[in-house]
Amino acid sequence: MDWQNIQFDWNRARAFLVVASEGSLSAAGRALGMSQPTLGRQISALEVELNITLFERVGKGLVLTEAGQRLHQYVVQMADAANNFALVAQGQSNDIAGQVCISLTELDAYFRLPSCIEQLQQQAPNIQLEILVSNDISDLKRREADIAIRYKRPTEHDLIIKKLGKERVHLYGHKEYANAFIDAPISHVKDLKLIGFDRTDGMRQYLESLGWPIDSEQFIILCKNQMVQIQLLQQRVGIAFLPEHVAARYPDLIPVFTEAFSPIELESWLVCHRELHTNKKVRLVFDWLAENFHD
Amino acid sequence: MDWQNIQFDWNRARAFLVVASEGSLSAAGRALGMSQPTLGRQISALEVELNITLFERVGKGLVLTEAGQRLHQYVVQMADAANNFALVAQGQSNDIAGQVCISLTELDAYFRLPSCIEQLQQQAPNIQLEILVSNDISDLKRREADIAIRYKRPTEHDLIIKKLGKERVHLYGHKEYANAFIDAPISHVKDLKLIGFDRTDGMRQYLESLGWPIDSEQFIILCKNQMVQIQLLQQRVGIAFLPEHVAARYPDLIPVFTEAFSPIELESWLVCHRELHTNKKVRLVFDWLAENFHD
DNA sequence: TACTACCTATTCAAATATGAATGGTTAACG
DNA sequence: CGTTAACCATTCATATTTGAATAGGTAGTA
Repeated sequence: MDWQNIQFDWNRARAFLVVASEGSLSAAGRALGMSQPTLGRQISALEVELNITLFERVGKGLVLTEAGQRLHQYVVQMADAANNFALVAQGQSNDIAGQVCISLTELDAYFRLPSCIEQLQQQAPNIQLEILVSNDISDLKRREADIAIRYKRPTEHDLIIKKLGKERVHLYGHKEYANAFIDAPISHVKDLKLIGFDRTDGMRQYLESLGWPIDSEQFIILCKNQMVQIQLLQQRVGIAFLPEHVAARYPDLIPVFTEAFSPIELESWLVCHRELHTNKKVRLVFDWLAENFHD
Repeated sequence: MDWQNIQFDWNRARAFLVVASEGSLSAAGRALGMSQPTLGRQISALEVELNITLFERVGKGLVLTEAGQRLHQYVVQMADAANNFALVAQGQSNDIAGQVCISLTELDAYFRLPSCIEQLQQQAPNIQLEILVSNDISDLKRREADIAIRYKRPTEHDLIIKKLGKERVHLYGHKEYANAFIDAPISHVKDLKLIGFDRTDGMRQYLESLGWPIDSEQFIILCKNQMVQIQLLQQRVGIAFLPEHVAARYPDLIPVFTEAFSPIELESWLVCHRELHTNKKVRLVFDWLAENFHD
């Protein structure tokens, strides 16, 4: 490596960047937490060092010369790298350490989290992640979890809420069982075998609210564990609700009543206690989930 | 733009880079023209600022920690940008100004230089380029040119010489004229109409040295101007030598005697006076040609 | 073991960079 | 035209950064 070309004062490059972007020494000073004379001197020093006039001093503010414009892109690149440096450094920081507990649904914990968790490990190797599989919003209130991913928008005021995405939930069954129901009319609903969550299942209520002729005896199996539900579906036992992204992973599962039933649209929410959000490590995981928790 | 993340001391990032690369504070100090204590303090300060241990102090030298390794790539990116910044700045510098005269062959001046000259204008807008079309090596000695591109390796000692590339020269003619000669045997040479450079043409000498039965009356046209030669070829007047890269631009020109005659291999050389090479602007153009003067 | 050739950390005086204060300039506006 | 609210350059005391010198550690080698 040739160190000749990087021996100039990098802080002056930073000054150049910010002054160019802000348009004045004073504004740059405010943006950077330094004084206007300091920025002015750094710019002057850089101009002397390079023997290039970087800025035209016009009445109010400074404006890039042609040479300055040509050079600007490179300090932008430097700043991009510096920005990433700082971001990653934050994660590596020794005081970003300890446990962070995320509460999420069984399906998210199984299908979505694992694939992107390595990235977080890289970003913040000192954080120990605890995964709490639960649908219960009260996890946060009871401080059993620091962060939760939920599919109902929480109404509490002391929570920080960020919308993550949308997903569609539909009825699925194994193709060998569900073939007859693919485009079936509503009247055929009564022949269905259903897999539900529990006795007070929202599934039944929802279907009844649509005016579907459901008989509670059609629920041949109740099981809160959705992975088990999926296994039952695979065994051609009946049909159940599944998010599209999950069903897509099982080629043998097909949607039913595609004509009569339109998928339920759910929004996913990232939730966190307001005070916890001032906690560095929680904040980092929160921001990281907001950024990276997709399919 | 969020300036929060670039407020750290960029010079410390530079120190981090060089120490990581050199493996010790002392070596980094030498590489960077700073003292070992300074580098040591900058590294320490960065470690405190980020709250990350970047280096493990082992007996002889420093070695990156895991966190340091993760961060290293970003300072490398910063340094790349800084390097480009300095390079371009050198070109923009006010004292890189004035004329630089390049002597090159007609074909290079016509086919190769124009396409890449805009880039040089960007790199060093204050340099005024003079293009001298000539084959004469003595241009440099007479100081008529600062830099020359030649196809014979100069032997003088006071010249700086850098090999640029290779090219192949072959005999070409218009396809409607040269059709019969494509794979013709040597015996057919006597039927050729040739376009040569001048009476003392190396072309004839070269062909004769190969044992080809050339009659000087076959040279129906002599012309030193190669662009005119090309026009004559296009008019189906005869055949002439051309570099492959030039012939490739004229779809109607085809090589002849492809069996009997193997292309002449020429090496191209970038040449410059030794003393001129200490001149900033000449050095810049020289280096730039060495880098960018290809097809 | 002693020698050499590296390295790092610390000290302290000197060099450099910094910010608050100030004065002067420019542009926009009633 | 005068006012206002920006801006830049300069000054000067202060704070920080720097390098030479030095002390002390480590690894390889005869």
